[in-house]
Amino acid sequence: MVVDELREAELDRVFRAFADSTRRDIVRRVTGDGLNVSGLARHYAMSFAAVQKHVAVLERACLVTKERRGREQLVRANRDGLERARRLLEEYEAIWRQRAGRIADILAEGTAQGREAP
Amino acid sequence: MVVDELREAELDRVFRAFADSTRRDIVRRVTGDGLNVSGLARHYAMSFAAVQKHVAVLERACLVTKERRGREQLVRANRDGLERARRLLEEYEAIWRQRAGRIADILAEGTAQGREAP
DNA sequence: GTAACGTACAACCAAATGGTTGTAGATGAG
DNA sequence: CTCATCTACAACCATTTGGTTGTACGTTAC
Repeated sequence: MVVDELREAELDRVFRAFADSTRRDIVRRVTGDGLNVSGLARHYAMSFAAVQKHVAVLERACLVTKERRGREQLVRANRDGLERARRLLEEYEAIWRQRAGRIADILAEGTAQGREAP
Repeated sequence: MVVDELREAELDRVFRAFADSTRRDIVRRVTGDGLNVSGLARHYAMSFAAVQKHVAVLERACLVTKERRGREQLVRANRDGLERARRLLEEYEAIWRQRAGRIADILAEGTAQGREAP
């Protein structure tokens, strides 16, 4: 199986973006109606610039989008990003199930043919 | 809603652990049979110590477990960790669906009562 | 017993991260 | 027009991260 570098880098960005409680909170806050950056910044005990950076990280990971609204910038959650991340984790669980299943099969075979104690 | 600091820190660790392609690969490799640390290290173009550190990060995030086997240390994937992370993402999607649904309702109301163009 | 193996851990380094302040450019309100 | 607001971005700083090498210690094989 060839490693898909692009996809890997994308996943790095998505998980990294989620690895910060402020950013997770931002995603929650901008889900639905959306908010401008200042509106977001008011909720956190940090500078406007810091919030701006967090939004930039989320944007690079395609978890939110920014849209100009006059002098404001409307930040909104991007559902596709969330879904992609979730699917990846489901994939890992699928691998787990598959391998765990294979082992169960092997054990079952062994039992059926009395190989567990030669 | 009170912020659950413990849980937040836990999520930080889980997502951070996943935010590295080597670590994601390690999780795949130790799903099922498990592998000792040297066995893992052979697959990567980096030092044994580096792989050891990656395993430590995964262990702190409860995504893998280590188990002594004589002089070796068997690394195995911990399904619970994976499942927890996936559920969290599903939760975010649920928030999305809920709010998106509410908006859809509001829009529907508006249309029904002719509020969209006063 | 000794040599080879598998692991643990410390010390170090470059680069990335998460925060700050400060400056400057657009846009909207009065 | 002028002023307040919203945003963008650079420069800086402390800490964390992801990697290295080197050393030490328990276990297994011969």
